[in-house]
Amino acid sequence: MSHSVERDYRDTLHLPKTSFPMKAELPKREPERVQWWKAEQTYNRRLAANAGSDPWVLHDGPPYANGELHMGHFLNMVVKDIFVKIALLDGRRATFVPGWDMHGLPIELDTLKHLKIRDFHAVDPLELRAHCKERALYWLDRQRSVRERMGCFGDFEHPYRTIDPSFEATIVNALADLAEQHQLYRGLRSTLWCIHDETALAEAEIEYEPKMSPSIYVRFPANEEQRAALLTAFGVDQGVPGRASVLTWTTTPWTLPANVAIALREDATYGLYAVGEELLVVATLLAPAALGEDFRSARLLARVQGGTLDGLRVRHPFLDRDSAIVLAEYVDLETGTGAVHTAPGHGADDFETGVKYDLPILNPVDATGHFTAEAGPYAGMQIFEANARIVADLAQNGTLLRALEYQHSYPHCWRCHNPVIFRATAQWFLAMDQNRLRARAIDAARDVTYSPAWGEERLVQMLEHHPEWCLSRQRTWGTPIPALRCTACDEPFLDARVARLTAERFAQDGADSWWRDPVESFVPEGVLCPACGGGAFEKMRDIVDIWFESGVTHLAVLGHDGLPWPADVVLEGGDQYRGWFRSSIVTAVAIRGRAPYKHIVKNGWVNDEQGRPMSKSRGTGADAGDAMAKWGADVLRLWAASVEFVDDVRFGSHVVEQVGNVYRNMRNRIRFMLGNLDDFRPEMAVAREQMLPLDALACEVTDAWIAGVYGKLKAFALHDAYVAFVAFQGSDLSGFYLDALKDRLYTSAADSRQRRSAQSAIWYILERFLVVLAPILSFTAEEAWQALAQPLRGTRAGVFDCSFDVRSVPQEAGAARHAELWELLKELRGRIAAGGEARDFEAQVRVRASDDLYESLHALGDDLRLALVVSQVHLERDAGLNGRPSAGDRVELTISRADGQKCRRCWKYQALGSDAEHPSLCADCAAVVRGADLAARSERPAT
RNA sequence: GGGCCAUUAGCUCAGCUGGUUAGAGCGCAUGCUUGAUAAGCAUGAGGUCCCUGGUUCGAACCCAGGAUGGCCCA
Repeated sequence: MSHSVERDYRDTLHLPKTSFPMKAELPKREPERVQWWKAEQTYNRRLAANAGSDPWVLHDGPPYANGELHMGHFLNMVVKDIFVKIALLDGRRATFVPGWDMHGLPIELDTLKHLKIRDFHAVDPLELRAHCKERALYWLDRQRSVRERMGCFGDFEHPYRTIDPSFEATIVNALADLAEQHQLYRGLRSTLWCIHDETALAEAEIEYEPKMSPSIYVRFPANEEQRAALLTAFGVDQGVPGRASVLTWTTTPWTLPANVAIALREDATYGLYAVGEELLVVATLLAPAALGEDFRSARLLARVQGGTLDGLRVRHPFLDRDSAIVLAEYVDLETGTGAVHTAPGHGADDFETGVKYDLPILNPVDATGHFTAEAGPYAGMQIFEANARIVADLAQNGTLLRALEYQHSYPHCWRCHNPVIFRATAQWFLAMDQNRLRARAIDAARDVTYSPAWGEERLVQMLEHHPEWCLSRQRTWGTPIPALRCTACDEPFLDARVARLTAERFAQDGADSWWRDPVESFVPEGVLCPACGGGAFEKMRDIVDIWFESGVTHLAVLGHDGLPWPADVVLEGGDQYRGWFRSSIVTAVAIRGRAPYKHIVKNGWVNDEQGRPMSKSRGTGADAGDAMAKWGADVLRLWAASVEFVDDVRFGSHVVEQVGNVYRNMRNRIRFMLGNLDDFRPEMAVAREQMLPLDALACEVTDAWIAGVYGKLKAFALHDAYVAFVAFQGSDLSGFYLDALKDRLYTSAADSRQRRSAQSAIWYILERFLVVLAPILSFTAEEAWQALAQPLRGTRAGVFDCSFDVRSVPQEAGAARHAELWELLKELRGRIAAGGEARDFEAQVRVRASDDLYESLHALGDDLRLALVVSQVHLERDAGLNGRPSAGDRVELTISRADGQKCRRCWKYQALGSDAEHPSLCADCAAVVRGADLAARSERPAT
C-alpha cells in the first residue's frame, strides 16, 4: 500500500453503479418491453390482484379500422391508458377492453378500390363482405400492434369488434328493443344522398367543400288568371301592361323539374317592379342585387308583405303545371330574390314545407343521379350534366333572367368527396321525439359530469338539434336491418319477433347469413304482413348506420363479464359530442333509460407546431408509428402529459425535443438513485425514526408530495402532475437533496449509518417516485424497476405490481414546520451556491437564526452542514431576527473561506494529518479508509 | 354565416374570489464542476399578459367590440 500523499483515494469511494443506462434508446428497447409485459401477463396479473375491489371502467370509443393511427389517436389512446393505469395502481378493478369500429362505407370503398371494382352492384354481396372483413381485420391488426407499441394495457387479445357475431346480435337486439317501443318507423325523407356511392348519408358523413355552381335567376310566369290575382294582391290596376312573373334564384337548376312551389317569407316586403316590358315580383331588400343593371330603370309599382301572397299560383318555367306560393321561415333576405324555389324531394327545408302544405314530393332522380321519366325531356341525363341543358332551355323559352357562376360551400360525401344531393327516399328512422326520447336523453345528459364542464351544454345542444335519425344505408358492408317486405302487397315492415330471431341467427352464424340463408329461417311462426296479413316475405337489403353500431358498444361490452354498466369514464375527441357521445346516449336512454357513462372527458385536437390541423399534404401528418420509431413512446407519453390534453394541443419536432430534454433529466435522476442503491438490501434499511434528520425530512417531504400528485392523477390533471414531477425531481431531489447527499453516500463507510440512512431514504423515495411515474412513463418506470436489485423488488416483479402509497400527511403544526424547514434549507443552499468568493466545500458559513429556527436547524446536527454543502457551519442564535415574516428573513448567512486544508478524499476543508499513514486525509476519511465505523459523527453538534 | 373553445417569456404551462417589481420548467447566454460526466450545480437575459374601448382607487383577471387559430355545424 502506498503512503504517498499523491495517492488517489477515488477507489475508496462508493460511487454510483448501475446497469440502468444513461442513453435511453427507447425505439429499440420499448418493443422488447411490450413483449415482456405480454409474457409476464402484467396487465392480467394486476387485474387479478385487484379482483376483490370495485370495478372502474373506462369504456373505449372504437377507432375506425381503416388507415394508420396518427398523433391524434396517440393522444387519445395514451391518455386513456394513463387513466386506466392510475386506476390499476390505485387498486381498482380497471378492466380495459379496447374495441374497433369495423363496418361501414369507408372500408367498403377502400376494399372496392383495392379490388379495382367500380360498381359494387356487380359483386356478389357475400364475396364483397368477405373482402371487406379481411381488410378490416388487416387494419385492426395493424392498429392494435401500434396501440400496444404505445405501451397501452388492456385486453388486446379479446378486443370488441363490431363485426363479431355477438356484436352483430347486440345491434339487431337493440333494433328489436326499439321496434317493440315503436321507436322505429319507415318514412319518406329528403335524405342526403351520394349518387356516387348510391347510399343515403348521415349528417356525420358530410363534409362541406367549395363548389362552383350555376347561379340563375328564373321567372315563374303567371298566366292570365294568375296575373290578375297577383295584381289584385298588390292592389295594382289590372291595366298595367306586361307579362308578370315571380323571380326566383337557385344554384341547382337540376332540381327545377321537381319544383312544386315558391316559398316567401311572411314578414318580408315584396315589390312589384315594372322592368322594361314586364312585371317582376321580388323582395324589396334584394331587388337591387337581383335585378342588377335593370334596377335603375325599374319602377316600383306596389309592395306588400309576403303573407299577402300566400296561396297564389304561378306557372312552372318549363313544365306544364302550376307552382304554389307558400310561406316558410327559412327564406333569407341576404341572397337571391326572397322567393325560394322549392322542391320537396330535394331539400330538408323544402321537404318540411312540402309536408306542411301537402305538396307532392317529386323525386325524378334515381339512385345514380340520373333523371327518371318523370323529368320529361331530361330523362336519362346525369343531373349535374343536365344543369347546362336546363339553363339553355330556360334561356330559350324566355324564363331565364340572368345566369352567373357562383362559388359556395356545398355538402360533399366524406368518403368519395363528390357533391351530394338531397333525394326523397324511403328509409328506416329512429324517432327522436317518440316516447319523449329527446327530452329524456337531455335529462340523462344533465346527470353526467363533464371535463371540461362546458361539455354538458355542448352535448345537450347536440341532442336538441338531433334530427330524426336515419338508420338505413343501401350498402353491403354492415349489419342488416332485419326488415321484411310482403311479397303480396309490397309492404315493408320491421317486426321485433323477426329481429329477435335474426339476432339469434347472427349470434350463431354471423350477419352473412342474411345474404346466404332463405328468408324463412329468419321468420318465426305466426308473423304475418301487418298490411294484408300475407305470410310470404322477402328480406330487405338495407344495413344499419355505423353510428348506430358504435352507439351500442356500451350494450355489447358493458354490463356483463363482470363489467359494470354504465361506464365510469369515456374519453374521446371533441368531435364526438356530435358523434359517439351522442349516439351512445340516445341508444342507452331509449333502451336502458339512462346515460351509458358517468363522466365524459374530452381531449383536444392535435395540431401542428403552427396550430394548424395536421395534414399529409402539408407534410405534417404525424403517423404515430413513425413518431414512436423516431422518439420512443415514453417521450411522447410524457409529451401527452405535458400538454393540456383537454384543449387543442400542438405537436412537432421542437415540442418533442423540449419534452425529450425533460425526459433525459428525469432519466438521469432515476439513474443516480439506482446507482446509489447498488449495494443496498432491504435488511440494511434504516427505519424512519432512526434515519439521520435530513433523510427523515426528505421522506416526509416525499409523503406530502406523493399525496399531492396522487390527488392530481385521480383528478386526471395530468399536466399538473407533470409539473409536479419536474419540480420535485429537479428542485427537491437533484438540485438539493441528492446533491447534498453525495458527501455521505460517497465518502462514509459502506455500511455506516450515515450511508445506510441515505440509501434507505433514496430507496423510499425512488420506489414511490417510480410508482406514480408508471402510468405516464410506463416503459422507463418498468425499466428502472427491473434495474433494482431483486431483493429490493421482492415479490413485486414489476412496477405495475406496486400500488400508490398515499400516507395521510399529518396536518399538525409540526408537519408544516418540517415543510418550511425543507424550503428554508433549499433557499439557504441557493444563497451559498449563488455566490461570493467561497462556495461548496471551500466555504464555511456562519448561520444566525431566530430562536425558533435555531432550534430546528440545531436539531439537524451535521446534516445542516451537509444540506448547505459546505465544510463548516457555525450556528448561532440571534433573537434580533425573531418575528420577521418569512423563514428566509429569520436567517442570515456569513460566508467565508473554510478553515483547514482540502482533504484529498472527501474534498472538505478540515484539519488533516491526524493519521500518520494518511497525512492528506481528514480524520473521518482516514478512519473510513482504515475500515472503522463512524457512527458518532452525526451526533456532533453543528458548531 | 352560426354555436363553442383557445390566445400570458422562443416552447409547454401556472397565475385562487381583480391588489405592490406577472411565475415555473425546458431552451438560450455566462460561470462553476469533472467523484451522476454525451451528466451535475449556479447565475442571467428574455413578457405592449392578442388588440381596442369600458367599469374600478387599482385589470392578465370583470364587461363590450374586434383580431387570429381550432372544433362542430349551416
